[in-house]
Amino acid sequence: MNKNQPTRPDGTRDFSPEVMAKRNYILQTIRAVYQRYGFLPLETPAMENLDVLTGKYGDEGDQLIFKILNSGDFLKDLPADAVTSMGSKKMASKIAGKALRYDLTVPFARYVVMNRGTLTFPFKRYQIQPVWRGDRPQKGRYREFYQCDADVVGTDSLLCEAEIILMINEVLGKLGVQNFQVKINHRQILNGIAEAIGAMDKFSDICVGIDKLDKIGLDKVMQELADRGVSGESIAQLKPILAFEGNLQEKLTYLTTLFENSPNGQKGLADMRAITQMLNSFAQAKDFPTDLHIDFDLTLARGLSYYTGAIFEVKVEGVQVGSISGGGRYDDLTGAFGVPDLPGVGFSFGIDRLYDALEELNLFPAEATVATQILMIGFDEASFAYCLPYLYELRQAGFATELYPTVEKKIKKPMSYANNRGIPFAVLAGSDEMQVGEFSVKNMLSGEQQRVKAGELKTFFATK
RNA sequence: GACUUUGUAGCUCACCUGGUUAGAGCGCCAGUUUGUGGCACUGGAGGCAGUGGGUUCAAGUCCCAUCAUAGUCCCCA
Repeated sequence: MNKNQPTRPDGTRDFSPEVMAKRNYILQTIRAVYQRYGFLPLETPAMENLDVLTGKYGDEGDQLIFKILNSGDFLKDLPADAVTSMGSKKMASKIAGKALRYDLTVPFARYVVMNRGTLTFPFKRYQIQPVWRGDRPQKGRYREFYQCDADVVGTDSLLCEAEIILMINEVLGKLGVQNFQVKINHRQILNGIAEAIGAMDKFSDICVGIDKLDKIGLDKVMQELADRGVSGESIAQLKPILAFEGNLQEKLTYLTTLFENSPNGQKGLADMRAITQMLNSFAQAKDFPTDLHIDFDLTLARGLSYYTGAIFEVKVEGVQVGSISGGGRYDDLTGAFGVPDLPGVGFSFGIDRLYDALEELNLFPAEATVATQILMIGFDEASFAYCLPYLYELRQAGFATELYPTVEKKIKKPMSYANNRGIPFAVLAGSDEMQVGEFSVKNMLSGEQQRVKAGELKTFFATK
């Protein structure tokens, strides 16, 4: 093995042309839907000032932020004994003033705060960019990965929630995904449950616990909750709630009685009803899908984080990948930057997982991968030059066309090139063709070859 | 932060309990075909076995360290 073989950092990937074609297909689909719902594109820099990011993701999150060493002599303002006197955390802030973004939400919040004077609210933006996290890579988890966020800030209208459900359906519909579930729940319903079982003080523990339900099973969740100090009585009451089966209506009815004394829970139920009512009105439209794949899931919790209202997660059935999309409503996007009371709601597609799901379901269309359509080949210097004007014209006519860039003694070389690249047509020119102003056009798939007048190349390919 | 897996040709991998010049398939190059790819056949190039130590008469094979790798836990997308 070559001792100097270069490598990539752990947890990063190269995207080959074949993979990029498929990724772009996904991205274009998502982008088109976002835009049709009135979301505007936004990009923010890969790096942010470190203090913008720290403290927003908890202690664990802070450790996973990639910090960028100051340029120049980054040690010059540090005391000689800095390593022992300051500790790594304080020292990091002295020698690294910038860091790679950890998600798209915090940079977005920063952007909103900086531009709050000029933005028109409600502000709807989408943002598709990579983010970086310094944790151990695992299956489907990378240190550099893309997020595709769409958020609305500056309104608490539940229309946003309803539209998110529609957007998810449209994206997956266009991508050809048939079997999926848009799981939806509400933080205040979870709140109400905690209240109803008399464990309000353990609310966040309960959320973290039941979030793992589908992963580790009911018994282990119960065990974990006990370990986290939830009383046995509360756990006993929680069990039938999590196990409750029924459709959306039945669940709402069940919870209504459960939440008799829980204002939080009642607010959550009211939101859920409003969202479903709006979707029912949408359904009056012609050609509206008969099924929005909604699954009101009381066990959906989405970890801790900043969600305060409705929460979403999307699962594709029949594939190994976890959830491919998630999101929710938050009361206060920008509070950490000194601008309180700016509510919003957003969601995000995990395109790496979406990619895996489409691959597994074999849903990528063949067109997503084609590249060059025509390869021109000149046998000698004169015919090479003879090709050039037609190369230009074929491209102008919209055909992805290349001329093999060198004159080869053996024609085998450019022919293999066409073959390996999967280029369907070879256009050959030598002295014979030049003399009569023609080209030999070879169909690389069938092997057929025919003469075509030079001036008729464009129309010839237009029918192919 | 903890643990585990793997590291041999450009790629995917063999080499059984340590024993001569480390193999295969694919790919690459050349030829059979001096203006025609795929298919077939023939030939060829390409390796100090991740790196550094140790044990041994002898190490790709055993031991230690180190680096890389991808997976599990935590957490998250």
